[in-house]
Amino acid sequence: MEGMVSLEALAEAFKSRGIKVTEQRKAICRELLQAENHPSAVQLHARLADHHPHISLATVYRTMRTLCDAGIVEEHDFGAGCGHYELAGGSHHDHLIDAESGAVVEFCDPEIERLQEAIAERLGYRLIGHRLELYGVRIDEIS
Amino acid sequence: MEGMVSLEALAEAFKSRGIKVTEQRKAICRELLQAENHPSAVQLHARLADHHPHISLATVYRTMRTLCDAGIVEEHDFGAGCGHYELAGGSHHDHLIDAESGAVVEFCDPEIERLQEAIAERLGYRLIGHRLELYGVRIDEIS
DNA sequence: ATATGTGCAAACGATTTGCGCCTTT
DNA sequence: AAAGGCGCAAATCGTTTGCACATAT
Repeated sequence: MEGMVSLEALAEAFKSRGIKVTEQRKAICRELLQAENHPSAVQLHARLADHHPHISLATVYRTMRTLCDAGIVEEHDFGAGCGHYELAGGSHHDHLIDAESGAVVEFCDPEIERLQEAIAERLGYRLIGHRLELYGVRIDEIS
Repeated sequence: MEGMVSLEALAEAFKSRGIKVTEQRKAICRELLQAENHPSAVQLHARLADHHPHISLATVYRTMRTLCDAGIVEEHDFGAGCGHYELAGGSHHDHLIDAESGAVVEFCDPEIERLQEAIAERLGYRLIGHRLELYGVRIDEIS
């Protein structure tokens, strides 16, 4: 269901936008591709450390910035004080954050999307973006 | 329609929670009461400078933290890199941010609130909070 | 060859904190 | 008098940037 599942596809996206395909960028993308969650720059840098101890944190930040600008990566905040990244190109979705574990669940609800546009219009605006985060606690099925 | 419109009411809220009523806190609250928007700590500190040049930025930050913890103030992010504050106690609402001017419009839509709870429940969570921000551009009525 | 990217360390902006003094309770 | 708050400067944290060298095109 995701748009870019391979390094090759990403490399193509890079070239088509004049972004050089370097070793560090490939390594960072590999990490993003296999990430189960939405890592921060620091987390990314730490995970990279195993196989690529020479990649600097500055490069991770610069790459995230470059790829966000190119629309290849999306940045989220989650109120954790630092940015969290994920490969874009997947289908649009919002996030529900488990208030206890910090786990992030993705979801998409067409009705809520429609409502948002309606609300913006009612206020005299054309919607160009939005941020929706739900914070919740698991309903213990066995309690 | 707001819950706390007077300094006196705020002072009472302070006392009931064991928060001392100091000059600086009163000055900060006065500023929040008459603010038309959601000021950041730095903005608040700047506005305070006229009549209270001795109030330090650290005190503004400490006060915001204390009052947020006490539920008297709410903090918002808006992706501007720094926190923005407003007195709580008013009715719940979300924000639409004018992407061009940065102006913030408050709104509340019961239907969207209901939908959020339904979505959380569907995912196995009980909703304890949320953040909804719409970003839009004004629809020029004369275009 | 040229433009771009990278590592390092220093710079940054927002926010927090240690400490000695001051004010509310 | 005791507890808590304040101002100041220094510290911290996430992120950015200047510079000299390295690499992709």
